[in-house]
Parts: sequence; C-alpha cells; structure tokens
Amino acid sequence: MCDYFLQRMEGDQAGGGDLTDIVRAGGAMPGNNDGDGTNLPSTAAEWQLQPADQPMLFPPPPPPSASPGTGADVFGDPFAGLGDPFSSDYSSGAPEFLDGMPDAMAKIGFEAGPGGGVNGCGGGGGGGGGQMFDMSRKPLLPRGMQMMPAGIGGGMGPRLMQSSLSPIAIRPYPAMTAGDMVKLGITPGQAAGCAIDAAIGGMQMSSSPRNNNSGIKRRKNQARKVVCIPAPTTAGSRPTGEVVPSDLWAWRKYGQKPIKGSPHPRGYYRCSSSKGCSARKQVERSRTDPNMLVITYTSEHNHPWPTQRNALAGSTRSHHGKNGGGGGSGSGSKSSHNEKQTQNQNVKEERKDHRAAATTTATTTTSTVTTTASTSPVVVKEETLAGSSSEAQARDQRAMDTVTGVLQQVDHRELMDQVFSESYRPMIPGSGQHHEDFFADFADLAELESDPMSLIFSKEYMEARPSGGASDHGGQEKAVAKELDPFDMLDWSTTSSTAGSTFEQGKRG
DNA sequence: CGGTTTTGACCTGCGC
DNA sequence: GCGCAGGTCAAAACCG
Repeated sequence: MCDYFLQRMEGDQAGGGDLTDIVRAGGAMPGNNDGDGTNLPSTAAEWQLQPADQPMLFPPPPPPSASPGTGADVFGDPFAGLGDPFSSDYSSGAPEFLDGMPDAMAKIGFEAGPGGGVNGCGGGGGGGGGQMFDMSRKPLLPRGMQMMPAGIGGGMGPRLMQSSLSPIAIRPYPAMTAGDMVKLGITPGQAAGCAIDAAIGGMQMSSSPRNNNSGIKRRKNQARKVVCIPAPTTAGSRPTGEVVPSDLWAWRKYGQKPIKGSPHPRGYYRCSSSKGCSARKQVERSRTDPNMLVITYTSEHNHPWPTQRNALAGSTRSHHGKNGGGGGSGSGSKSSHNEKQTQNQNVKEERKDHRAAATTTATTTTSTVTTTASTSPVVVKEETLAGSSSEAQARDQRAMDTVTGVLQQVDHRELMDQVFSESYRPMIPGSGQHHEDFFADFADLAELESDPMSLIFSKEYMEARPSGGASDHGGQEKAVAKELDPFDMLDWSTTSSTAGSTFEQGKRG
C-alpha cells in the first residue's frame, strides 16, 4: 500500500508538519475534464480495481492482535473502507499486512497519471508496504483519475511540502478542478477552503471532558482527518447548510457553533455507536462551496464496526420518517420552535436522506440522492498532528518524493455505481431484498467483515463490472447506488483491527 | 424508554 | 493579561 495512505503521523509534527492527505472523490461528470489535463473515469470499465496479477483485492483484516485505536483508521474515513488505506499504523501495523495489501485506492482503480510523475507512492519499498500507485501494478488509476501536484491550488503545494502533507484526491467531480481546489480554499489564504481550511484551522481535539487538558494542547496533538464531500443532499439541508452525511457509525450531535467567517455553522458529532468511543467529527459546509461538506474526523473509534443496531441507533426518526413519508415528523412539537422545528425537520430529512438513502427504497430517495450523486467530489484529507515519528516522516518524505502531493481523482458515481452494481449484490446476502434489509445486511456484513469495503470491492465486482456510464445502470442497484450517498459508503471508517473479534461484544448483546 | 437534537453557557487554546 | 474563536457540556425537549 502506498505509504502515503497508510501514513499517519503521530505525535508532534513540529518540523514534520501536518500530515494532510486529501482524497477527493467526485462523481463522474460529463466530460469530466478536471482541467488539469486528465479526465475522470467515465465508465465502470475504466475502473480496474486491480491488476490481473493482484488476486487480493483487499487486504485481509488486520491481525486480531491489533488493538483498537492503534492502527485502525477510526476516523470514519470514507476511504477507510477501501482497504483501510488510512487505517494502518505503520509503526504498529503488521508488515505482512501491508505487503499483501496494495493500497486500497489503487485497488479501486488508480492509474498512474501521465508521466507517472505522481504515481507510485514511493517505490514500494520503504514502507515495506504495497504501493499505492505502483506503476508495476497498474492499472492503478482509473482512466481519468488524476493525481494532482501538491501545488494544486497554488498555496497548497507549499504547505504540503512544508508540512509533508500528501494531498491525494479522488476526484470524480468534474466540477472539482484544480481551480476548484483553489476555490475550496486550498490556497493558504483562503480559510474557507474545503478540507484544507478545516484541517488547518485550529481545532480542539480534546476527547476528554473540558477539564481534561491532559497536559497537551488540544488543538495540536491529535490526528484528524478532513473529508471534503459534496453535500449529500440539498433538499434536506438546513438553512444553516448543515448536513449530516451518514455512515455506518452512529453519530450523535453534541453541539453546533457558528464559525467566524463562515455563513455555515459547524456541527459537532460524537460517535454513539459505542459508549466511551472518543471518535468525533465535525461537519460544516465549505465556505467557498456550500455544496461541499467538510467533515473533520478526530479521535478514533475504540470499538468495532457498529452493529446494525448501533448504526441505526437513534436513527429511528429519520429512518421511519422517510422523506416521502413525509415529513412525517413534521409536526413540530413546540410551537415556539417553529423555526427550530423547521430546521429540525430539515436535519431530520437530511438524515433521512443519508441514512434512509442506505436503508430505504430507491423510490423515496432516488431523487435526492441523485442530486448528490451526480456531483460528488470528495476530498479526504488526513491530518495528523500528533507527533510524527521519524519513520513516519521518512515515509512522508518518500511519498513526497514520488507523489509530491497529488490528487487522485475518482469517479465517485462510478464508484458508487460499482459498489452497488449487480456484481456487488451477490456479495450481500439479501441484497435483492428491500433496501432496508439490504442495509441491514450490509451492516451485518460489517460485523463479519472488518472492512465493509472489502465486501464491496470484491473480485467479483471487478470482474463483472461492465463498462457503462453511471447513467446506464438503470436498475435498482443504480437507484441504490444513488441513494447511497458517496459518503454513506466512503464515510465509513473502519476499525478493522478490532472489528472481527470483539464485534459481538459490542452493543450487539 | 432510549436515543437524538438543540442551544446557551462554560472552558480552553491562541494570537496580540 | 485580555479577548476572540472554537470545542464541549448538559439540561430540556423531541421522536418513534
């Protein structure tokens, strides 16, 4: 796997700089010309998940021995599921695991960009891990997938270089061009940038009660991952613009604050999948692009993937209310809360959109999802502020040498489409049943598989994937794919290291 | 009943 | 040291 993805700097990055990985995934767009010269994959066929000589699509679950929170990516990283690109902690990760685990991203079809300048994450070597963009394993980048120079957005480059950040973007989003990156705030001066600003901005990472300083500054000693995604839906979004992409993890909102300089408030969420879990995430709209959501994950999940129950915990409202249903919850309870209720309603709908998207029928959510799916750029930036080990830095350096900050672009729609394609269905018990069941099954699968994505991107999937625009798959799968916001999938973080064994002990009881 | 959302207040880190 | 901005807490209310 590419060191870059696995890389996770811990500890103080003094000198080391922040580690910032940006992964953007966007929906395949018509003539998805990013403007940087490359085109995004327009068809599933273009997405070769893996070279023929790479039987292993996804890395095996982390060693059972892996302790929660140590190596697993618990940020709920959208791509975590993709073989847990971010989850492995080199310092503690199992080498064999890495070796046998080509970067998940690569698996989903990364292809060396023109000139290969931005391909491989370090010649394989060093990290001992696979190479994300190892040319030898091509096709790595799906056609159209492009890797952008770290310098994207101008200011970004420098910063990346300085901080050894590795921006990696999966951009299926035509709209998301280098210029977009800039627009999103990649430029240093633009605090409003998607992901970047969010990550760069000061953040309080205290996972403990306010009174717990732990002797360290909250804002600088914690790893965090920033994900920039297209707002799942617009219809359900609140006036404030807050939207809550769903994922397998159950999140509970514990606060909201208006952010200076941004018209949109930032929502604070905490993992409710398991008590004691310190995983948190912040959701806010990009200042520059309201259609983009900046999700910042902090802390780690200290528990396995949530069970269906967990995943849906507290989601009953949205789950049942259903969009169409309408509004169901509509009746605000408090007369004085009209507005509030309205917002609430919106929020709920939002949730419905996402959660429901994954749990309900295509009919109800298709339209909504479609909006998003059609334009779903995703930017994932992993930023670990914690002290960085020399090794990490070395990796970073290597990565920088070879990748020097690149943005990988992936056709998000394609991805989703593929994910839920017929090929994929077979992998999901009962996939043909009601979508709710589908999701439930999926969740169950999560229990079985530490990495849901591993299920999604199966070999079968690869093999059976016919070419065809995202728009060609009219089937229900398609609907499902659309329903499932990119983030429903991508936003899944994974505690692969613990998923398997302890899962049962979770809340499943 | 259990879980979530909302929201004002409190607390902390950071810059000046 | 002060003020600002941001993160978190916790009570109240909502929802199915």
